[in-house]
Amino acid sequence: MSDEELEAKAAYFKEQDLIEISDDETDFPDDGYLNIERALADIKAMPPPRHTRQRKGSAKGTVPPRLTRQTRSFNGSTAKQRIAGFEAQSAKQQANLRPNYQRVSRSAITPENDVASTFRSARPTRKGSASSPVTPRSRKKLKHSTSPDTASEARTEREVPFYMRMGIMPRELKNGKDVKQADIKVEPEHKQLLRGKIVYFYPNNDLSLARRRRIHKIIQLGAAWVTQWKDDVTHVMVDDGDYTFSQLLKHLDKADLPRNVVLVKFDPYVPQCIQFNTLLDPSLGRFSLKDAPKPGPLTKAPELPYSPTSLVSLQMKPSRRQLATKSSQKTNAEPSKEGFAPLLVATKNTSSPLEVVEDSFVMPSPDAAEEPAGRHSPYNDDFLQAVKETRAISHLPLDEEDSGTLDNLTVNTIAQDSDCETDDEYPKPSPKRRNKISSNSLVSKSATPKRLNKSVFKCIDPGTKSSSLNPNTRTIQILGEMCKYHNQMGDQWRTFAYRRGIATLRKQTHKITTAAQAGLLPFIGTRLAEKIEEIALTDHLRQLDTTRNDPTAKTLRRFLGIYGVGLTQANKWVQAGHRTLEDLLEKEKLTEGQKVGIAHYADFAARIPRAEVEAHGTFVRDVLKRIDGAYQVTIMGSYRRGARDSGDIDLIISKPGTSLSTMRKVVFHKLVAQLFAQGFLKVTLATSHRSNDGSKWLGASRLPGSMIWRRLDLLLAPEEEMGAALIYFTGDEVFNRSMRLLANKKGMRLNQSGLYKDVMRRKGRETLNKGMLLESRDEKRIFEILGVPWREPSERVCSV
DNA sequence: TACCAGGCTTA
DNA sequence: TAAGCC
DNA sequence: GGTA
Ligand SMILES: O=c1ccn([C@H]2C[C@H](O)[C@@H](COP(=O)(O)OP(=O)(O)OP(=O)(O)O)O2)c(=O)[nH]1
Ligand SMILES: [Mg+2]
Repeated sequence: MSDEELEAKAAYFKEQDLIEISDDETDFPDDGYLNIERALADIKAMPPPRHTRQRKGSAKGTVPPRLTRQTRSFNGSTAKQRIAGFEAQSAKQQANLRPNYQRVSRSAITPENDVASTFRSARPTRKGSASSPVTPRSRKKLKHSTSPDTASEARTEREVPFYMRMGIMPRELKNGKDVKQADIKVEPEHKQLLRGKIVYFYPNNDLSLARRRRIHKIIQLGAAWVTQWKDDVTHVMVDDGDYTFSQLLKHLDKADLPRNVVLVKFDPYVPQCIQFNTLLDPSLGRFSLKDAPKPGPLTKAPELPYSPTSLVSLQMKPSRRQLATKSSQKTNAEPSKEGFAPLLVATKNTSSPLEVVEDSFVMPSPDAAEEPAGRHSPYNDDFLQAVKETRAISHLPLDEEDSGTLDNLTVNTIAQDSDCETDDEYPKPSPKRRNKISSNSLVSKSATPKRLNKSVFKCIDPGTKSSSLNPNTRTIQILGEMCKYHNQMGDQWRTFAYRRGIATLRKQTHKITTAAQAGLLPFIGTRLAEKIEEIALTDHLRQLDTTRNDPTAKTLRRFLGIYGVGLTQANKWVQAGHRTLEDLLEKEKLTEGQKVGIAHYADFAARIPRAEVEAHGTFVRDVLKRIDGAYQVTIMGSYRRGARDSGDIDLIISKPGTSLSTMRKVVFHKLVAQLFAQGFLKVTLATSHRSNDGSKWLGASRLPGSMIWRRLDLLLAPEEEMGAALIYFTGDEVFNRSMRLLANKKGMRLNQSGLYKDVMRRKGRETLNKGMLLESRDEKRIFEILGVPWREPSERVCSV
């Protein structure tokens, strides 16, 4: 690429910075609705005959767990990965509002759940001027007492919709033609975040598709759109980009904006409101225009004095908070990377069963996903396109025919990734021997069509270049940060996608500089491709820069660090104005776990040196042996992967030839009691109280002489399930998910107790049939059956 | 438009 | 059942 | 966010 071209591109990005309003829209939250994943956790319960418990909103039954997600918003960060989706967030609250019996219709652009209200009502006026103290409860009643969707719909039909009464109709989305009649689907009342609002857009037209969409969106949310200034305008929404307050005033020919008018950038304001299902405080910095003196009050707002300064303070909230913040334990457990363990890694590596089972899976040559031509002529789109097509045709289907549908990533993550991570927890990767056994024969029929696509397995080859040599290091690094950010945001799937994209980028041997080039790679779509190009050219990603300066981030992160606090709760608290742990103690009702989490915030956030992890393990082991010498205690988790420090202590406890229930008695009762008596155990955070099948104990422990409480996890594993338990408890999390996905694709199911076959899943979702046990005792065999080359624990570090 | 792991405890 | 956690 |  010539310098000129580079410059041009760079200039382009700069320009975009200013102008961009256009199709950043791809991000708009209404473009994706997620389904709750594990909404119904207990799969064990007998699978009901039919529709009783589908998890997706396929039909009747449960609430359609569908809600918006969004691209950017707060930042936050915790040591642990929180994959639990934010998706669930809203669906929940609605459950409280009313049981689910609404029908599930599906709209491409509107949230299905009437989630908003709880949030919405919970937040408004809190502070000083409690003008209209509508309690959440009362408001809830007010709004929902009668109203299934149908009610509001019916009414809408009878009456002229608000947006038509008070505003004008935007053009049709599609071709920009005038809309004839109310064909905009307005949300049910209870979901109308912008209900009754009158919005003025700037720029003041609906010419651009992007803006048109926004206008439609606010109408759907219950607002009306006007193009003529009126005194009853409540909101002015500005395109993102660098429109300034003064420009706006000039446009309006006004000296100032009425104090009661809310001025925000549509994005991120509206998307975030949707995300959190509530009207956010528009005065927050990220919603304001560059030179705006102050934003307006929210909604009907209490009469706060409206000087710019007061707004500022409103945003900062009481100073009290700041003080408190200071005193609060900071404890930013900078999670040190799981680092090189002093190769205590006992992996005695057995290695070597030379039974080199030659099998069809072992695809010799990596044929390396060589990036096609890429750099040859970066600008020849036709060429690139051709390459892509060629690939699509030849490379992929190769010999497959079905390919058993194993996807590259899975195999990659599981089988290969190691190289990049290996150094992470394991000093010296021992030369391992890979061998495997074809598993197909084990799974009956359909599920796994005989042979899996070889091309898929070629990716198994760990031949990837060392990460340091990768020419895309910078890109990977930045995307990695984005990935981390999304993960913290609880955006599970985006995180997933980033990981995949990054993984393929890692394998490239040449630098990827253009979007076209990047787009050819598997798991890199347009959006990632654009980001890659931007990074390559500017060495920065605007989105990340933006995202990083979010002031709310710290608080959110602080709250997320509390054991027992997830995104839903953290967001509520942040939004309620809490800033410190003390705030929470004073003002919020906490669960038992959360209380402990706050009381020992610093303790739990601190990393645990490997030696101490070992000491905890030893302590438990000693006490247990005294009870019954046949018990075995194995330290798992990051420790087993060789980490130099850990976030907690994970122990598997087992006794050969002993049933779970017996072990439970001994361990959960005798052992735990004794450990408590000795002052080693400090608290129980979670354990099975219900008789049947509990195998975990979660709590905290403290070594004699130490003051620091540590998170301790005990897992009981019957001897016959040790293999599966080892895999599970060794992790890491990403590795586990990959393994399980792989199993799934092969018609099997992998969990902490075994690998099963012939699993029936209902319409590609919930497990209907638990399947038949294939293997559970032998860790290695499980790998083999799955066709995954053995990986030492230290090689299972997959997180980015 | 569905899928992206699977399962358990708490409230 | 939602939320959180492993 | 990407893929089927
Ligand atoms: O969502 C999860 C979380 C954890 N695990 C498994 C893998 C993990 O290795 C093990 C122990 O969990 P823990 O949270 O202790 O993670 P870790 O790998 O031990 O890391 P850390 O050092 O933070 O404890 O449980 C999962 O399968 N899924
Ligand atoms: Mg651990």
